[in-house]
Amino acid sequence: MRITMDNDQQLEDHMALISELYPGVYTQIVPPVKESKPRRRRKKNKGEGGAVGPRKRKLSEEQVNLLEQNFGSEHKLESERKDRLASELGLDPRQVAVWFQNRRARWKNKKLEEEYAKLKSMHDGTVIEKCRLESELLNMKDRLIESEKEIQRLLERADGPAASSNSPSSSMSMSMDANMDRRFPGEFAYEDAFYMQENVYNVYGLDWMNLFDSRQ
Amino acid sequence: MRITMDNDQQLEDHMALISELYPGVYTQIVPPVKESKPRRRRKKNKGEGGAVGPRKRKLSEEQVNLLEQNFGSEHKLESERKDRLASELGLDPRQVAVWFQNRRARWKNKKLEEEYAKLKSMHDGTVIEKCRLESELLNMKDRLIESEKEIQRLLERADGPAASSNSPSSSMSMSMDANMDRRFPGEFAYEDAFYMQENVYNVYGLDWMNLFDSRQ
DNA sequence: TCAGCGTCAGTAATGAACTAA
DNA sequence: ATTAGTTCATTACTGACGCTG
Repeated sequence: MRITMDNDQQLEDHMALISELYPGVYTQIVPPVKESKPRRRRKKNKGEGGAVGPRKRKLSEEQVNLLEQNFGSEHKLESERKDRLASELGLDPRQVAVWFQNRRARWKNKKLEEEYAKLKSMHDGTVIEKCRLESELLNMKDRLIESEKEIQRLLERADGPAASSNSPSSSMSMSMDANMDRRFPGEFAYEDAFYMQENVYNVYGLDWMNLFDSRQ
Repeated sequence: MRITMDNDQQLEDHMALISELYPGVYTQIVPPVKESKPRRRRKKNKGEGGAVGPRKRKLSEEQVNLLEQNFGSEHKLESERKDRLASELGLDPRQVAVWFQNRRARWKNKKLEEEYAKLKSMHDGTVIEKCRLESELLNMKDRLIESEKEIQRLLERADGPAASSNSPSSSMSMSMDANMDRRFPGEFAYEDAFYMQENVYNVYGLDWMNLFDSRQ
């Protein structure tokens, strides 16, 4: 039995008592990477907030720079550094903490992508190697069969003189039927090449996953 | 002043309290996994938010259910469906759109993780296969060498009677020096086993990446 | 046990740049 | 060019855990 709540949407109001100390710290119009480009107009407002004053929005470029720099030297954030940074940037310590938190999350995802790409190329390499080995092995097997046949011939030829087999290595000669499933004898038989197809993505590219097709 | 805000539901009230007291009401998307025991209070929203009115986090369970259901059948959202959903859920169409956007992003990340795990286990399998092939190949090579030696022995023994080699398969016998880099003759020599170590993560586990060590 | 702090995963919402119609 | 709809990157917040004193 749920606890009522159905129509929840907890409200907020009556919360306006607390601080409002940061009038215009945010919102530096930063034409960061690109300029020119027509400023896009957004529909603003949206029903809710009504008297929405100082929403969140955008740390300035230098703020981000400093934060980024700090993040680079250490992903963790001890409260000392946090407070120092906060006052240095004119931000709430809370914001600094949040920033680091989000940054870590972002970093993790990025790392994951990198790892994926790395693994993928490694895998591709391994698969190719494996194919090479397979065909080489086939080749070896054929050669071994030929060799064994040759031995048979020689033994038969030398039939009269000595019918007994006393060669030291003869003990290992015929145990190979088990793994002797040689297929056709063509050199470099790549019938296993389908391995290369298992999961063809672009790999090194930008969209090495077709992340927007399958549902669920 | 406030701009519209009509149709929405935000006029909820006193619900904020409930939401705090019964945090488990929402988010059944990820069933807690663990028994939550101690209920702890947190320091409440604090500053910054000041005049921020629209603090209406969390959609209700059924809202999420319906959204999720819709997302399951189709990740894209045409404005028709959007509007329908919006009114059905008592939400702003904008919110529905946002929800879908965020959902797509989340889905993408999840997919990436899945793909990584899949690829990883495939890779592990392939590496093992490759090792097997390598040792088998080594084994083959040794056998082949033995076999060739045997042939030599036989030929030498049959030295007196016929010194010429006329067997049909002799043409292929000695071209193997090239790829005959046999290492020590031990059976199943796994000196290549280091391949298994290339990138040892937990694979199927939860933390198959040590995502929180290296900086940068 | 309990309160406080830091961390994380999951969410909601915003803003910017891009893409078609 | 205007407009609506999208992705991407960000900012912020919530609830749950783990650790520590």
